[in-house]
Amino acid sequence: MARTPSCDKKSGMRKGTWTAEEDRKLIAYVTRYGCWNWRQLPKFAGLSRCGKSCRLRWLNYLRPNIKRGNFTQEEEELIIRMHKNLGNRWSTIAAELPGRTDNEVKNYWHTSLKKRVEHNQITNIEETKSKDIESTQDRDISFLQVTPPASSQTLDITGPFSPLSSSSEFSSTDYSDHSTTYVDDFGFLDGFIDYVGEKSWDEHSNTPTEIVQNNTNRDFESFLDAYKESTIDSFWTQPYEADMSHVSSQLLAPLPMEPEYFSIVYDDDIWN
DNA sequence: AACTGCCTCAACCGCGGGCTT
DNA sequence: TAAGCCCGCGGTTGAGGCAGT
Repeated sequence: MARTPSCDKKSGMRKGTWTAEEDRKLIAYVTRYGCWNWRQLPKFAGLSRCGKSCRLRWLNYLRPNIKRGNFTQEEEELIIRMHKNLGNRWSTIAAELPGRTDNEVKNYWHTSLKKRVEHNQITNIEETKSKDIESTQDRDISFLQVTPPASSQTLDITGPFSPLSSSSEFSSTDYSDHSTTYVDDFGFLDGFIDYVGEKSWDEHSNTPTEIVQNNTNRDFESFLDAYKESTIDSFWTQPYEADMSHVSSQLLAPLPMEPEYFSIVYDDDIWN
């Protein structure tokens, strides 16, 4: 499934499957500093990857609130409906599916939904043909029959702008189920917490150090919730402190610029 | 057990658009 | 206006999984 790790000899950049160690580094850096510049990020995060690769890995796999696992029927219907109206605009479609990435939606379309839709279309054409034949045969009495609704499709292919099925209606679908699996295979997060743990955080501000230590459950969601709560008003708006002595040099390289010259992108949606 | 072929999906690639200089 | 940089998007690839023979 994953590609064999390889290395671009020209640039010295690693390619292929990401290792747990690389994931840890990327998570640690992005949660701490945000993605202020994907191109520069790998250099400071200690990663031998191109910025594009880091961005992709973060957005499609490591970012909080990624919803993994099977697509629900509602999600499937929404994808089909939106694809019918928008075509291959995967990022737009994915935007209507909380926790889903464009890559995931695209893959799911190509591997599953596309075939199903094509099969449905063929079935519908055949059904229409057979109905035409029947109606031709019964033409002499057709004027006496009540015409049933034309739609015999299983799936409701209503436009997204239809008042009956606006995208906002789907947005209001209850995705707050906390049993949702966000990121499976996150066993390494414990390692991540240990890794960035006690001495990695600023002890003078209300930072994740205390949260991690107090968080006995150590699950990703509660970590992020606590993290958000404690950092939303302080950390992300707080000027970067030059004292990096408590931070593992392996984990974070000193930032090359003054804090006012880089802006941390804080996407509130990530936490909701 | 060994082989084959299809399926899945993480990751790569190239392009276009927006922004800055 | 042109050039360069960066980001985001959509198309494509290919290794590993898995079912069938």
